[in-house]
Amino acid sequence: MAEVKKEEEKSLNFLEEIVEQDLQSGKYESIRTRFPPEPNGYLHIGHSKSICLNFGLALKYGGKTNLRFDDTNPTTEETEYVDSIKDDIRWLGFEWANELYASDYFENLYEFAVKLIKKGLAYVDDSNSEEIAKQKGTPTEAGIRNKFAERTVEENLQLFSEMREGKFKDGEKVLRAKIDMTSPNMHMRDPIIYRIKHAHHHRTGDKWCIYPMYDFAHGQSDSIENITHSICTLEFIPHRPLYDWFINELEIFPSRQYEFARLNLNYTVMSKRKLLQLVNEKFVTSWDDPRMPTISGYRRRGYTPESIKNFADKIGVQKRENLIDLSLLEFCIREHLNKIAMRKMVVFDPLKVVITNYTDDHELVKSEDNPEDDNTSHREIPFSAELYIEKEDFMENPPKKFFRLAPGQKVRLKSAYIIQCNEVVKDEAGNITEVRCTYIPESKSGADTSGLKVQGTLQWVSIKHAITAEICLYDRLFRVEDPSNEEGDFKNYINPDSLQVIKSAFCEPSLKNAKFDQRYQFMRKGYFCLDKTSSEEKIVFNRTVTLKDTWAKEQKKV
RNA sequence: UGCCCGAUAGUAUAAUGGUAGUACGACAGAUUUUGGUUCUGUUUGUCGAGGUUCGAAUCCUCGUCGGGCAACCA
Repeated sequence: MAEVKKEEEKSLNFLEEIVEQDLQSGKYESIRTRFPPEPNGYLHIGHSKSICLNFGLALKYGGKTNLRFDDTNPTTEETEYVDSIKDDIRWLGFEWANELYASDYFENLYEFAVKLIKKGLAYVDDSNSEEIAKQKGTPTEAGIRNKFAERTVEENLQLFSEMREGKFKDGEKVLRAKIDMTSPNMHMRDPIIYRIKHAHHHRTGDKWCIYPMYDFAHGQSDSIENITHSICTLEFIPHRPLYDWFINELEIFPSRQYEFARLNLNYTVMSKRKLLQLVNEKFVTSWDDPRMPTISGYRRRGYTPESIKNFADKIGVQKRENLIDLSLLEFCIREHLNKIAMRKMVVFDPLKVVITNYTDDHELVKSEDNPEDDNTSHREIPFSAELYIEKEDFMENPPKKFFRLAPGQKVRLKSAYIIQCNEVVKDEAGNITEVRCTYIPESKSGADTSGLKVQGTLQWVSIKHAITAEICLYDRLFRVEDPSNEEGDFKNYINPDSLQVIKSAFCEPSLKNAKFDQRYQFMRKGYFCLDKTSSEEKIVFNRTVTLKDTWAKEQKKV
C-alpha cells in the first residue's frame, strides 16, 4: 500500500504524460520510440539523457525502441562511430528492438521524392547555394521563388532521375520542396530535400550520388518504422511544421515529434563539433580520454552505468534551457561507488614513519573491504616498523582542529594501532625526512583495551610490502562554468591542471590483484579504477571522483 | 524588425484553480577506526504590472528577460 502511494506521488514528466494520454485515449495500443544518432562522433553524457528517455519510455510503457543511425551525410560519417555508439548504448544497459539506418530507406525516400514531384510539390533547382540563400530572404523579409520552380512535372521527373544517375556534378542541382517562400518559418521556404554528393557512403558505398537532407529523411524514417513518439531536442521545434507537412503530403504513418531541452553540464562543453576539436587538436588524448564528457570517457574514468542512469533520472525532462551542476553528477557516482567500492590504502606523497618500539618483523592486520556492506569480506594487510603515511597528514606546527599526526599528538593507523609522534628528523636543508613514533600495543584494532580516544585515523602502507602504481588525477576540463558562452574560443578556457599524474604511488599489496571491472576507494582519497592501459608491469589507476572533503573546505575559509 | 520556444530557491525539478514541495549545493550539529558514509536541523523561490476568481505559480492581457530560426549539417 505504502509502495503504491509512493508510486503515485512520483510525478510524470511531460513526455510521460503525453504517452499516458495517448495510451488511455486508445490513440495507440503500444508505443514505439527511436534513438537516432548520427555516426559522426562519439556519444556524450547529453546523449545519455536522450537514450534514457527514449529507451526508458518504451520500457516503462511496454513499447519498443529502435536504434536508427541518421546516416544521410556520407562525408562526415564513419563505421568507427557506429561501433562506438552501439558499444556505449549496450554498456548503459539498453537493448534496441532493431538496428536500422536511414540509409536502409534511400530507395523509399527516392520514391517519396518522386511522389512529391508528381504532386507538383517538388522541383529541381539549378541555382547555386549563394543564390538559394539570397532568394530565401531573411526572417523579416519574405523570400522570392525563382524561375526553376515553374518547371513541369515531366521535366522535374527527368532531371531528378538524371541527378540519381550521376549526370551532374556536386552542387549543380538540388531538389526542393515547393511550399511557401513567404512563410515566417524559414524552414518552410522551399527547403532543399536532395543534394548531389559524389561521396562514398559507409554502408551504401557508391550506389548513390544523391542524398536526402535531414528534413526529408528523419520524419519519413520515423514513419516507415511506425514510431509513435519521435523525441528530439529543442532546436528542431521550427522543423516540426515541415516534419508534419511531409508526412501529410506523402500520406504515410503520422509519427509525431516532441521536443525537450538538451542537457548542459557546467565546466564542460557538449557538442560533438567541439569535442572533435579537443581530440583533433590534442587537448585530450582521445574520445575516451577520462576528462571527456563522452560516455566512453566516463566509462574509462570509472563511472558506472547505474550512476549515469540515475543522474538522467534526477535531472528530469523539460523544455527550458538548463545548466546542470557537475556536483549532481558527482553525487550520483559517489552514491553508487560508496556502496560497491573495495576499500584500499594508498599513499600518494610519502612520509616515512618509524615505529621505534615495534620489534616484530611484521604482522598481518585485518581490514574490512567495505564497511557499507553488512556481510563485508576482509583482507589482511602487512604492518611493520617502517611505514609511509601521506605527507600532508603530518604537520610540525599544526593549527587547531588538525586531527592528524604532529609532535606529541596521537592518531590511529587504520585497522592497526594508535601511534604517537616523538621526534622529527630533518635533513641539512631543514626538510622533514622521517618522523619517529611509538605505538601503543594495547590499541590494536578490534582488540583495543587502551581506552584511548583519538580524533584522526590515517591510511598507511608498510614500506617493504608496498607495491607501486601510477595514478592519474583528473579535474574538470574547463576553468569556467560555461565555456561556450565566454568570449572568444572556448579552448582558451581549458583548465591547464585537468590531469595530474603521480608516477609512483605506494599501495597496499592486495592491489597487485586489482581487476578491471572492480571499483576501489583509496581511503580518504577518492574512488579509483584500473585504466585500460594498465598491465602487470605497470599498474595505472584513474581517479573517478574525489571523496567529499570538508577539511579542505574548512582550510579554504582561512 | 518577423516567427517560434521558455521563465518556480544558487542549480535542477514538482505542485494540472485550493497548505509552494523534493533533490543536489551551502551552512550548523550528532555519530564515526575514512575530516568518507549515515542522521538531524537551517537557509534561500513563483520575472514584472494589470485582470478573471471566494481563492492564481497555474487562466487572460500587456510588458521584461533568456534561447532558437536565414547550412547543398544533423
